[in-house]
Amino acid sequence: MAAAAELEAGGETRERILRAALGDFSANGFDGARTREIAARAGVPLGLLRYHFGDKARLWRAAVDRAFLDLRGGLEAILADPLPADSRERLRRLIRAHVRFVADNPEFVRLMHDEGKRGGQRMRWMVDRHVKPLFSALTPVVESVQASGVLPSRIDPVHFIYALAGAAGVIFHQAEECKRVAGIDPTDPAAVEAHASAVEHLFLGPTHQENRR
Amino acid sequence: MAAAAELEAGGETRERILRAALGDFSANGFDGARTREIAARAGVPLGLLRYHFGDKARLWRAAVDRAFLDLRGGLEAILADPLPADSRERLRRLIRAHVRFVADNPEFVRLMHDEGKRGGQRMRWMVDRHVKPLFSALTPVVESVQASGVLPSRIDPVHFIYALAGAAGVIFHQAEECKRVAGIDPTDPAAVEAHASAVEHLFLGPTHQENRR
DNA sequence: GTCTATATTATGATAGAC
DNA sequence: GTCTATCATAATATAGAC
Repeated sequence: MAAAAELEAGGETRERILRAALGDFSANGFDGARTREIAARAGVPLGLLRYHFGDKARLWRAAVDRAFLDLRGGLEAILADPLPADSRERLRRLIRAHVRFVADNPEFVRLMHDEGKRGGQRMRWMVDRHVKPLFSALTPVVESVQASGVLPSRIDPVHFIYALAGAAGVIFHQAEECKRVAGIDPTDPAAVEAHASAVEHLFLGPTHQENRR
Repeated sequence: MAAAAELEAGGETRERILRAALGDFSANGFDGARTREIAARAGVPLGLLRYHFGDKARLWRAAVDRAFLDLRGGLEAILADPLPADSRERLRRLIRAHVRFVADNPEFVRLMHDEGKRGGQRMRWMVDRHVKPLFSALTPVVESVQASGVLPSRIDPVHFIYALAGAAGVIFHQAEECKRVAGIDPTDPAAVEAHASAVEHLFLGPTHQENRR
């Protein structure tokens, strides 16, 4: 049991550094993040980063591992859930769960956006290790909803999934901008639910007693 | 007439620097972008950047001005177009035009994403100068489609607009990632149209002879 | 395991010749 | 307007004491 938790090895200090790194990397990107700032946030001296993680790139990878661990925890429960026959309901739950996750973890979206636009080594590592498995798990869910006729089969699941990821995440990724542009805080719980409802409606159409209550 | 074109003043060299800056800032963010790299891309010595733009921040603002100038050129023509009574068709054209624009100008989306997540001075400048006017122009379009019943009035236009911006842009913003994850190049003309159709369908529902041809 | 001090690099800014 | 050479700074990486 102990050996499996490789992310947790090293205990408290390591974990604090990881949290600080996740915050700084997502806020400022890989280049913008400063190892000194990460050390300061974690309340440890700079030298400890090297001891625990080697160099900046390794620290980044460890932070990404942690972020995806958080994501998969929530989504896999839903994907594993049988929910026989009603693939639409399964996708509906995935959408709401995902909106809530990105609202609570905007760092996750920022990390992905920062690296996903680059063609470099870090992106490839992240995609092969984390994004591809996620994508492979999600595609059949979309396809089964298409097969049921709720979504048109003309739409390649790739377009659906990227449209969904964008629709769900950008408002939280851009939370600071949104506050200034529209005067609302998208991370406010009521706004999160409103956004989840909007995305759900847009991607799956009106549900139950939803229209004009 | 000449005085109005402040972006163009300075001629050829200035323009080349601006193009190079747009590419580097959008690819690497403000911090990640190197003035040396920008100068090299533009084929000019580093010193000229200072002569033409003063410092890095001013160069960034000039590049953002150029990006939004490109965007507004396309959108304003549609927004100004009368298209009496059929607000849905107007929004439909806006959506397609926007998808095509972000496909052709992924740098634009990247610039916005890089700064929109930050609370700093650059974001506020960009929002006040460029994003707010755009948002103000777009909101009534969405509202009129809601009034026509095509979109439910329960959805605050803010959520609709951010969902739309995300759904349209992320696949192009993350083009490199998409290639590796899904094996398709989203900037391929066929993929652009496919994505435009997907987004249009999701946000406005099935159109004309669209269902199961 | 923890922390301090230093080496090396490369970055933005700048001075000044042409 | 264009270009070269250089400064001052701040960053990562690292050596090594405790």
